[in-house]
Amino acid sequence: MREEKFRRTPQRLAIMKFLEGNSSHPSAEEVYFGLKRQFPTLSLATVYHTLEALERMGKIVEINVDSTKKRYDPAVGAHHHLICIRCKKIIDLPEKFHPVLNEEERKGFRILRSQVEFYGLCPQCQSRRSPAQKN
Amino acid sequence: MREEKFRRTPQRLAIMKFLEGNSSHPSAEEVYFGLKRQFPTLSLATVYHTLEALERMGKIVEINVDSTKKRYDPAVGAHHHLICIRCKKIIDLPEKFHPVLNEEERKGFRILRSQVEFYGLCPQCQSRRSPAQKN
DNA sequence: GTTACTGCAAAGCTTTTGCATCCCT
DNA sequence: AGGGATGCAAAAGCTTTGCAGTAAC
Repeated sequence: MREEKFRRTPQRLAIMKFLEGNSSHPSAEEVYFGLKRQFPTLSLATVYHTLEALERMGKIVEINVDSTKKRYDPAVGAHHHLICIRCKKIIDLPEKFHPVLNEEERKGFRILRSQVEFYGLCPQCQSRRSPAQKN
Repeated sequence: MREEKFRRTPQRLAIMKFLEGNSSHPSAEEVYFGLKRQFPTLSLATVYHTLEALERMGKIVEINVDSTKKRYDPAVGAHHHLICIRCKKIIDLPEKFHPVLNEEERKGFRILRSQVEFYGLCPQCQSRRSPAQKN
């Protein structure tokens, strides 16, 4: 139950600033390349360590949508997602639905949060024959 | 738009039988070890190839919940999930909610399906101090 | 007889880890 | 001064791919 120590190093401040208000749901690699220019010594290992720490502190949440890589969302409040199954673009939707399970449906689980996900094709991917981007 | 050729080999029939009605949402490795005993020559590569083919044919769907590995669901119809954030157990819930987005909320997407996910702790993980299982 | 499938090994990616050095507090 | 953080390289997982042999159709 001990509080976590968290040093505000230049790298971490840069990562936090990069994520703040960022709605692109970036992966670790995207955070890394997004900061690499202004921060040439930054290492991917540090990005991974920092993302993990921020997640433990509840500042960001991991999103499981792209099975090839983890993505992170700085919006930790309840909201929903609109996901393109092709390019893996993720768009935030305001919390509009509040699904609830009754006692029986809960199967003994302690529910912590719920989320609605809409899967489909974004405008760009609807009018595109070419193979999906790697994103 | 050409039809996919699909040969019904013994390996594939075994994998399909293993998945049929299976609600454990297995990973490729779980399918592999689940059949390895009765099918000693089966290879993991074949399991991966077959799962990919079954997915292309719409017989199974990939579930993105466990960020460390892909998992598959033979229930392709609309339904929801109850997910333990600790042991990554996934329980199917009947389709009870039918969230819909209006024109404006759709942001130009063509919606194909939606899904509600409930995250929480399963009965076993509520009463357990030890670190989460690898599942 | 074709051609898709199998299985092995190797390669590819993302993520994690060991460790010496560094530097925030 | 002390302990957490950094960054490099190596390792670990999961998944994909190349290829020769095999078998379904």
